[in-house]
Amino acid sequence: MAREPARRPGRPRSQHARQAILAAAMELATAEGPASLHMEAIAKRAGVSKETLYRWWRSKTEVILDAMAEYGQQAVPLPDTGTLLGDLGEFLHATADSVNPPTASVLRHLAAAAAADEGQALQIRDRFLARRRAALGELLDRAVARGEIEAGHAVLARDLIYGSLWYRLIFRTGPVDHAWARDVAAAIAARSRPGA
Amino acid sequence: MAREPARRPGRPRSQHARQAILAAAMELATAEGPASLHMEAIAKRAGVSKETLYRWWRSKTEVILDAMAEYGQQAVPLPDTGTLLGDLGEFLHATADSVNPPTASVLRHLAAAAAADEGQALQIRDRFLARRRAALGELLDRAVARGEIEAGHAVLARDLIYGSLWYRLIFRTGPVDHAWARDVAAAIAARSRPGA
Amino acid sequence: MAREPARRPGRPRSQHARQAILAAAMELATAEGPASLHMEAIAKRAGVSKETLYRWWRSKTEVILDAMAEYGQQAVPLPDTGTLLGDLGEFLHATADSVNPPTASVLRHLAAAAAADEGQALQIRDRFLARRRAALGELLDRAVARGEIEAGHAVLARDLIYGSLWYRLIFRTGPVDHAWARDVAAAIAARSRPGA
Amino acid sequence: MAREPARRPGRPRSQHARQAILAAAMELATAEGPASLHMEAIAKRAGVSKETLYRWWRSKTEVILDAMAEYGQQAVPLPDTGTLLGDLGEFLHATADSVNPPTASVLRHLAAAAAADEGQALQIRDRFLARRRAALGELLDRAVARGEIEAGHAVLARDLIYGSLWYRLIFRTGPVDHAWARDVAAAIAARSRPGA
DNA sequence: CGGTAAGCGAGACGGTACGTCTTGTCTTATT
DNA sequence: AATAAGACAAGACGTACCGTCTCGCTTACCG
Repeated sequence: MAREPARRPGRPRSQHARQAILAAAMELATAEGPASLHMEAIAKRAGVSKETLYRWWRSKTEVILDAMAEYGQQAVPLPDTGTLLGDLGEFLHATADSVNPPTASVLRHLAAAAAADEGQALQIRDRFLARRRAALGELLDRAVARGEIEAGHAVLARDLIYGSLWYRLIFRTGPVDHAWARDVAAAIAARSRPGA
Repeated sequence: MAREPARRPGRPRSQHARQAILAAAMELATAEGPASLHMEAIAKRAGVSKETLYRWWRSKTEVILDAMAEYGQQAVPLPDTGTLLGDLGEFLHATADSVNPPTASVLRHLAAAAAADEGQALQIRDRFLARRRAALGELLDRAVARGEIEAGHAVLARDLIYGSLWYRLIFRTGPVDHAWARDVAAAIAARSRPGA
Repeated sequence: MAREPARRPGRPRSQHARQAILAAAMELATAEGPASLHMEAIAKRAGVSKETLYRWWRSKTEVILDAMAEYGQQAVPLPDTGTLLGDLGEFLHATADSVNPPTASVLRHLAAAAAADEGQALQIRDRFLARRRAALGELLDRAVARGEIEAGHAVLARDLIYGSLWYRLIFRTGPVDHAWARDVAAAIAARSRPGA
Repeated sequence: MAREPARRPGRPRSQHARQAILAAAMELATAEGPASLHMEAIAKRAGVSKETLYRWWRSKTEVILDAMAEYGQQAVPLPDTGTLLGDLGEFLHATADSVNPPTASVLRHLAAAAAADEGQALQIRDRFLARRRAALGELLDRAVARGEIEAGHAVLARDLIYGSLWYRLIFRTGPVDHAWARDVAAAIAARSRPGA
């Protein structure tokens, strides 16, 4: 028996406005200066009133998070090659691919918001990072199950891997490319006991 | 014959103002909200005019960098235990100690600035991160020299180690404490060939 | 032959909503700040949707005018003492009584609306002021008929009398009380030729 | 010994900005709709930041009052014809002349502000009306001194005279023209005892 | 007694002014 | 020349009210 969504009274929320806002946010986040991403600019570009914007999102971080959930759906696939090195290699390869310049721009916005405000940090951690950490966790858990690495190492590995990614993104200490993916995979998987 | 530094004409720069500004910046960076750190607030708390502030520093990031150079001189010592695991363990132990709450607050300011603006990212990387990366590099180079790890791994290790530190700081995915220091040291040194 | 009002199809207008709106408008007009009287506030207090409000009244001035017609029916009686001084004295005495603080608040709302917008000024003049001007005109016309004053003076007298009332109301140059009523009556009637 | 105005430290207030603001306010008050006179519009037209506007004036009423003090200096002269009728006639004649359409527009702004807010009413009364009331009071006092009218009547007369002016302005019950001036002068002076 | 049509509540929407805030520059007199 | 004091232009902030709109529900009548 289908449970209809219990239509609330009043004018329904405009999906058109919602889409326009998320699209505008992505465009602005991607665009030139990071200072060009204001609530006011989002509203203007989306052809929407500030009232509507603030009604549904309290901060630009929330808008970006929703926009990433909507548009950044480049689901990194979960490889299953049978070895941690193989799995990690493929996973990070795809991850590096997904960090193209526009996306990198958006990610830096998120990092800036997280660094500046604990509340937003938690939002970003739980609504954005969590999914990716979970995917990576899956690979590592399999390796643990196979006896390739220890459980404790698996937990830390996520911070090491994603940490190096964000570190390079934020401080420009190096590119997040295929070389990065290969080397990180090797470094993490090196602990494995191939013969075990 | 000593050549005095060619005393420039006019009123000399006030060292008192400089000190007051750096101190005010540290206090504000440490204090409550991250929003309380403005150029205006720094000037007010230092009892200095904004003019003076802008004359010598172009952004609050520069002020913070100078302030860290002045006050954050808790030089992490370079241990020499003979093994990478030992060296890393001590080094990261001391590093974790230096990331106390007030310092963490300042570091997050820097991360926010770096994420928001490429120019400031480069400044921070070259004026602040570089020194710490160099210290860590020293340890790793010694390990390379001893044949404990390969040179390529040593380069990446810095991003893995500091990446995990900043990642936890920014996104609050976990504490930067002694457990972190021990685990990271173990993870990085694990690749070493003890018997080699 | 009574012509019934040709009952229109559809749901008839809610008299309950109408009453609630007018009552809410009076309460708000009377209440604390003059800024508390918005269409939105009226709708909220009346438990009515803005749609309903705007369907029947185009502006808050129209609402107030209707509310005054409904509630402000403290009809100032038309005295007939035989002399202009006597008539005016009684009339203005009653008028002053009717200008109690809550009413004064409503009147100031009307004045503000009239001053700010010509269209509303005309509405207020024709729907609100006209009745009172007519009542006063009646007294004066009688005096003209008795030869106490000239016709030209009678016309101007209405502006002088009501002008002084509104002037005091708006600019707080003095109270609208019994002393005002007595003095104005005396000043206007002074021109009369008692013996004529 | 001249006491110099004790130059305050810091950048002196920009007289250019002040003039531009007052001029912009007059132009906007005069212009089309009364809704076009906002703080934001004044700032924009004056080429001034809102900050500057709010630094020196808390409300648009204060701006208008200053603008009228600056530009509306059409000093109505104090005639001295020897009789109240003569004096009043000339004074009100000049007064009616000064109430040209642009000025009328500004006056209605003041009336709307006064009616809507007691604080502003008092400001307007004391900073704007007072001067004109004083001028009129002078004429009437002379008439009292000559025995033409009684002192009590003189006080009320100001409310009657200016009241009828504002009443006509606000509610559009009639023009403020030479006929008005003549009739009001006659009505007020009629009480006088010419032979006394 | 079921269809038709307007009224109504709820509340989202685009628009726009509000008054505040921070930025980075400037203009003074003083040191 | 550097300073303090502080005014200035610029423009984003988040809030509030405006008047309009789009729903689903209600309340009458009329056939």
